[in-house]
Amino acid sequence: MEAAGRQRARATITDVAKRSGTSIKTVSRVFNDEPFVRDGTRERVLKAAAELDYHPNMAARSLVRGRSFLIGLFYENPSPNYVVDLQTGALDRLHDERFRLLLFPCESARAMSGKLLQVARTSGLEGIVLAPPLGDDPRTVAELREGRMPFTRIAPTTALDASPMVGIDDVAAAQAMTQHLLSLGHRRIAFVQGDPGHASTGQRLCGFRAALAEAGVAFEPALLEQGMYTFESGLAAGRRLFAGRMRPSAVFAANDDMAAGVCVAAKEHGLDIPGAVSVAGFDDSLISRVTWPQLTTIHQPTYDMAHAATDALIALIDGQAHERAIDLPHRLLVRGSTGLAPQG
Amino acid sequence: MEAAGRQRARATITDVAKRSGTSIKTVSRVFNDEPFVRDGTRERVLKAAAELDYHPNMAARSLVRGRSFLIGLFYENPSPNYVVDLQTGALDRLHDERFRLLLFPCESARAMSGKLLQVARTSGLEGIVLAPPLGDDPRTVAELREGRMPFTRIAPTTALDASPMVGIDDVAAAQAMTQHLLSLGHRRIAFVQGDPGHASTGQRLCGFRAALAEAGVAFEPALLEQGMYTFESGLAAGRRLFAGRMRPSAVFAANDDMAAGVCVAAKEHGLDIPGAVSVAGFDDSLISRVTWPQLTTIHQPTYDMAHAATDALIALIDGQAHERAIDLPHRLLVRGSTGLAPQG
DNA sequence: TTGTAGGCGTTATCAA
DNA sequence: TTGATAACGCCTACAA
Repeated sequence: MEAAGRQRARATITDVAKRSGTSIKTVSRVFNDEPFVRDGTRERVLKAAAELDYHPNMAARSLVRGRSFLIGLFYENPSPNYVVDLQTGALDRLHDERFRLLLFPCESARAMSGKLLQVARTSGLEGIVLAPPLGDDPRTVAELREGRMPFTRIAPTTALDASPMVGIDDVAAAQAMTQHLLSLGHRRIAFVQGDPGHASTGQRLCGFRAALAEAGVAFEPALLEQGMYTFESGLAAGRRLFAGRMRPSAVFAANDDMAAGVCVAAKEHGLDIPGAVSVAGFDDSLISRVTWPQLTTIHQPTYDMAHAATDALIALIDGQAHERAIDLPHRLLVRGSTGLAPQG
Repeated sequence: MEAAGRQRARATITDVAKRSGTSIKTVSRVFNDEPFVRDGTRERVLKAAAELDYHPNMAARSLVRGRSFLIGLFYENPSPNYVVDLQTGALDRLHDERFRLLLFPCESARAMSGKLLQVARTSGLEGIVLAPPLGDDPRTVAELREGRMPFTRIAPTTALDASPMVGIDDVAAAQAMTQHLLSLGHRRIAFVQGDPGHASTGQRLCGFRAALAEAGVAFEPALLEQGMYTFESGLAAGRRLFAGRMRPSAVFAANDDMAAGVCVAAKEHGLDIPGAVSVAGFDDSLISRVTWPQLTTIHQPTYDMAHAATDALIALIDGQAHERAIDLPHRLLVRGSTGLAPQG
């Protein structure tokens, strides 16, 4: 294929000034919505700019203002649905804003630990949104604080005053789900934990146990399975559970992807849902509507959390007042995958 | 919360020059891996830079080089799984590259038509990757060409020589899937189309019909359903199909999300899969492994396509040689959702 | 209400 | 092998 034709040089502010018979300062005023420009002048400038197809040069603007207008979204998450919600929330907040969003998918919080500030500096970021579990890495948090890099966190559970944060009450949410299962008569309830690297894993287990304790139901270690927040890990956990001697009448998986895996495992064992076994998830991601029956789950406002975290970050960068901690509501969604306990 | 503490000013190339007892040009040489720097000098510069925590200012660099090192990924896609594959492919190609990726999720190709170049200019993009269906909008393509904006396209079907492209043979893939269903004895096969705004919609239908014709099976308009590539639209289409008088023995949905919807509709009607009805999808996205049984589908190398498209774009920007069209292989994945036709 | 001069942090030129 | 100096395009003083 032929080499790319050279683009003709972009018009600069000087070109616009010449063509409109004004000075570059006036053009600058127009493009920055400054006052003190006569309407007629403004129009002439705009006309010239349009004719020249002029667009302000971001690099020059950044350089002179000493700002990059770049913010970074760091995440380490195996679930595409979650990730896209996150991105959309952040992007929507930026819409028609002066900031740009750069994505930083991370292999693991551990691998990133101690390097995040470096990466941010190299990219010239002005601020950072940390999605779980990155917001819980102590080294990352300390580093960003010391480096005076503005950042906000989504659903952190540690060093809560280190930065503005937005989250939901994972403990209460998991507790509510467990209460729902208990209210259906279930007593033998298995719990599939998420990735141990995520703080939500501990929080949700905590809520689960709290509800059991409250109901006077003993916690059964044999019904606690380790997952990784992925569909495959949920499938594996489900297989272990249904093959074990102590078969649960209900399984609460700490996210929807794992719950979907548990559902498949149940089908493999010929277990009807919810007739033979109830399955509950967490997140209300797309996947929860795809299984059959659809999953009873907790609606987690991922989009809103990302939106709010981005909002807080911009306020932080601008030195404006903002809330230190925002708690968003969750919601129990009862759908078809949970039902009365058998012989209950 | 207290206002953000002022960050101490970033070290500049001048600071590093002073501290290392050299000139800014020498520092520049070191940071650009230019030759003709004595090893000792290089080390002194690097040491000073490390002590000062110096990072080159991207804005200044961009300004003087007249380049932004920004490329944009434009997509309009309802499926998070697809989108994340796309992003990951592009991002991975950029890894340790000098380019940055900016995301542009679009409401619709139509809404974007005629504005895309404008957006690209405003953002200072050096090049663009167009994901389907944006690469098939004639106005967008014409505009980018006229504006001499480098771009590559993923799976375009029109103006194939307008830009480098990478795709799969959608027609052949759909044909292969249809042949698979025919070989199982199915004759009453329904087809759920995707969003009419996507060219793949027509391509896949074409492959479907070609296979029918080849097998001497008449195409039945009553078994053609309109979807939108979303789970919900597949669910609705499935409901219509299973409620109609002409119930299909197999349903081929043009993507996995819709196929998953068809599966749910089948379950609602008490239809066993694949005993009573076979369901096939397209994409091999995560969702195809979540349904029960798992979906027979076409593996589409979305990640690789995005990777290759980004690769070609960079070559294009750099004025290097590159392939004009890359065709990636697809693969038929037979899983549990398709089986022998009933009473076949 | 408008314009002039200076500098932001780099890289490129060209001389040393 | 190195370094002084001039851009790059824009914004912020400061004048007019």
